[in-house]
Amino acid sequence: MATLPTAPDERPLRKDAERNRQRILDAARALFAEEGLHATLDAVAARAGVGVGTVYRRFADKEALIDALFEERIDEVVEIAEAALAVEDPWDGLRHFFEGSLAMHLHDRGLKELVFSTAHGRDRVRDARDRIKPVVMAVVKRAQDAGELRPDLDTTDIPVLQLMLTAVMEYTADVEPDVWRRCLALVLDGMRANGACTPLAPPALGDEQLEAVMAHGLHPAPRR
Amino acid sequence: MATLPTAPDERPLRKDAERNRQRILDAARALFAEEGLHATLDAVAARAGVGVGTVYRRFADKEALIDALFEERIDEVVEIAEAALAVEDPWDGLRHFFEGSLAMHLHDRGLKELVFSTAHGRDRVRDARDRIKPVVMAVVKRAQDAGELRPDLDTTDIPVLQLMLTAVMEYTADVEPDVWRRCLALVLDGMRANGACTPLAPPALGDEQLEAVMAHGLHPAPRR
DNA sequence: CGAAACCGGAGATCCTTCCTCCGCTTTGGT
DNA sequence: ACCAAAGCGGAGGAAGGATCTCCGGTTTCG
Repeated sequence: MATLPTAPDERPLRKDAERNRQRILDAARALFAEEGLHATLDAVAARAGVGVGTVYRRFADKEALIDALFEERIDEVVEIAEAALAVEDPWDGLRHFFEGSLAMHLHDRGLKELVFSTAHGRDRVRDARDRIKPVVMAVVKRAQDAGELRPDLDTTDIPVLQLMLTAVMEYTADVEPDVWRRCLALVLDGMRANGACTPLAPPALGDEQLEAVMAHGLHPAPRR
Repeated sequence: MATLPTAPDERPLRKDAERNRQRILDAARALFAEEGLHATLDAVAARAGVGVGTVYRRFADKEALIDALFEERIDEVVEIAEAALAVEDPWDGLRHFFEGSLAMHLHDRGLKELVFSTAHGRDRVRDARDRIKPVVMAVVKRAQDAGELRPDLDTTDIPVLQLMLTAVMEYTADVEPDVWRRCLALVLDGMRANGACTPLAPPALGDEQLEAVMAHGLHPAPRR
């Protein structure tokens, strides 16, 4: 209960303790990626070849473990967005952004749950979203200015479309992990500016609305 | 323990019993539609203004209640597909099919869970799927023959696309229940046969694979 | 070598959800 | 009007999970 990883570093851990800490982190990373954030810490402990007690001695609770892990992961998402801006062709940049971030979600179920909910680590995730947003806006605007992306698409549509595609992945990953690419190709064709665009019916989500959608821990319980 | 609704009709229920049975059915219909199939029978009972015992006396278990309810609903889905075939313009027919079935899912969360899983009422659902399949195939083929729908789209893609769009609904329904229409419009544009179609990368799902995907069970995330 | 740090994992605690049980009430045939 | 059969409510048992604690025994390292 004393040695929280919150404090910078109070004192080096004993050798065995440090080794176990690392094992736990590795096991958790793998498990959360494979099964999502709802994997139990007991399972993490088992995979790490360690007792549950050891996990709880090192991390105050599940939240803390998740937090420690996803600091790294979340940065990667931001990097993908930035890389997309660096691609010369505006449309290719947009495509790369979708492909890149979706491929990440494919390999990491937990990441999806983190990004599309405020249930866990609200602050860290919110920060990351705030960092990504301007970059994505730039990617979108660039593609629209180049006349490649239909102009009636809003920035707030992007996360919604991604959410949509991760859903396909979630269902199909175990059966045929690549079908989401079919859907992506189709969606991208729909995003392309070509003569015959059906007008996008209701107005796009506002920023706060998007926030609310993402915050959706899903399955609200109490009415009244 | 004697009067199971399994037997066709052994003897009319007492007046109060029949009244309660109806109340239970109504409450369950509403609750499952609003919250999905995971609503508890205790909640159904509460909503019906009845004790849990009464529910269990009338329906062997949750499964039986769901079964009794969705016999009606599932037929509606089939009807929508058939109505789509009746529309003169092939493309409009396809569009109507998407709009109609998706709108249904919007108003009934439980229905989505029933259709996209084999967890509940496997037989009845499977039957319905078998009835819908040829109709959908016809709708698709007609639109392709008319040169309106891109030819590299497979029948098995349709449920996947629907699944994808229901996911959007699931997340956005509480915030802005109509944004899914934006996504649908975009997806439909992507399905349209126009000059610049990006080839659909991996081959479409086979029938058994689709079956496996639908069987997935899956309640996306744990709440909390 | 011995004290402080650490370990394992059984199991206490706390949820939920499904369903049963039984004492009391209502119905409807005579 | 009566009363047996049918029905009713809802407390609470059973089962399943997840989170986290506790403590006797082991390891590390000065």
